[in-house]
Amino acid sequence: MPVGRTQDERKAETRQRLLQAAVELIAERGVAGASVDALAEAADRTSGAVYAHFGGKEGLLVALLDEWKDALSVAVRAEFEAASDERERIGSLWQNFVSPPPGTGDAWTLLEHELWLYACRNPEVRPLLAARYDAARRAFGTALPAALDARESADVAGLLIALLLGLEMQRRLDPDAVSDETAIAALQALLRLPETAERV
Amino acid sequence: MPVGRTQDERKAETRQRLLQAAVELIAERGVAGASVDALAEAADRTSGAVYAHFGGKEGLLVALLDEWKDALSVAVRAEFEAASDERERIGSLWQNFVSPPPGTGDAWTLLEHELWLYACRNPEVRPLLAARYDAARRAFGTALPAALDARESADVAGLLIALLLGLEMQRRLDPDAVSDETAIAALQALLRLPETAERV
DNA sequence: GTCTATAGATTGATAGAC
DNA sequence: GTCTATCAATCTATAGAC
Repeated sequence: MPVGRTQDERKAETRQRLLQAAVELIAERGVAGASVDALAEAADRTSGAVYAHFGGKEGLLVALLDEWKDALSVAVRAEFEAASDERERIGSLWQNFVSPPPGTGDAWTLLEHELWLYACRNPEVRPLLAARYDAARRAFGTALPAALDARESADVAGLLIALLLGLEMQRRLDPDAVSDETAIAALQALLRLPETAERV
Repeated sequence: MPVGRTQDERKAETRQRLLQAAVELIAERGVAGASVDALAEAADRTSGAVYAHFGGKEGLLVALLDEWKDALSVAVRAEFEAASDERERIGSLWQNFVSPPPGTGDAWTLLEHELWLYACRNPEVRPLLAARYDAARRAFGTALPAALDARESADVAGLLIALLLGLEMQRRLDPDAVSDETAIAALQALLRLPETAERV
C-alpha cells in the first residue's frame, strides 16, 4: 500500500521546490526582497506551505544553509582533485569559481553574499555559515598538494577562497578589473606559499 | 545679510545628516531593511526631506556612492604610504582593513557588501561602484613599491584588495578562520608577485 | 500538508500647509 | 525645504476549510 509513500513524496517535493525557489529568488532579489508569497509562488505553492515546512522565512533560510553546508566544499574539491598538475588545478579553480558559464550558476555568488550578510546580522544563524566556510577550508585544504598539517593547509585554503571571492566581486562589477594572467599567477603564489615560507 | 547662508547651511546639514544616517542604518539593517522613514528619523528629519533632497531612496544611495567615490582609495593609500618599510605597510593594511577597532568602522564592510549587491542588481548604479573600485585600484597601485606600469600595479592592487575583502568575510564569521601569520605572508607574497614573475 | 482569506503592520510615495 | 497627513500597495503571519 503505497499511500504513505506518495504523501511523503509530495511533501519532500514541496520542500525541494521551496528550497530551489529560495536559491533562485534570493539570488535575484535578495533576502529582504524575496517575500514569502513570492517564494511560495515561485515554487508553485502558496505561503502556507512555507510556514508548514519551515515555520517562516528565517526557517527556510536556515534549512537552505544546512542543505548547502558542504555542497560548496564537495564541488570545489572534486574539481580540484580531478586535475592532474598544478596549472590545471589553478585553471579549473579560476574557470569555475570566478568566471562560471553565464547560465546556471551565474547568480551563485550573489546568493553567497546575501547569505553572508544575513548571517553577519543574525547571531543565531552565523554559526551555521561559519561552519560552512570552515568545512570548505578543511575539505579544500586536504586536497592541497604540499605536505602540511591540517591547520596550515586549512589556512592556505582560506587564502585561496578569500582571493577568489574578492576577485569575483571586482570582476562582476568590471570584467576587466584584474587580468586573468595576474589572477592565476596570484593563485599559484598562494599555493606555493608554504614552500616559500620554509625557505626563509 | 546672512539670510541665504543659514538657509544653505541648514540644507547642507540636512544632506549630510541624511547621508550619515544612511551609512549607519544601511550597514545595520541593509538597503531593503532601512525604510525611508527610518532613514529620515535617524537623521532627525522626516521622510519628506529624503524626497526633497534625493528624490527617493535610490537617489540617496547614488549620492552615497558618489560621496564615497574616493574615500576608500584615499584612506587606504594614506595608510600605505605613511609606513616606511614593507613589513609596516603590510601590517597597517592588515590592521586597518580586516581588523578595524570594533567601535567606529565596525560595520564598514557590511555597508560595502550591501552596496555591492545593490550595484550588481541595478545596471544604472553598477558603473558608479565599478568606478569606485577602479579608482581604489589605481590610487592604491601607484603606492606600490615595485616599478611597474600602471596596468600591472593596478592589477596587483586588485589582488591585495581581493584578498583583504575575502579574508575579512571569513574572519567576520569566525575570527580564527585564517591565522594572522598566514594572512600577512600571503599579502607579502602578492606584493612580491611581479618580481617573482620576472624570474620565470 | 496545502489551500483561501484575512488581519495587522509597514512600506514607498504624494499632497498641501507653513 | 520641511513638515503632517494620508493613500495604495505590500508584507508577515494566522485561522480555518479541505
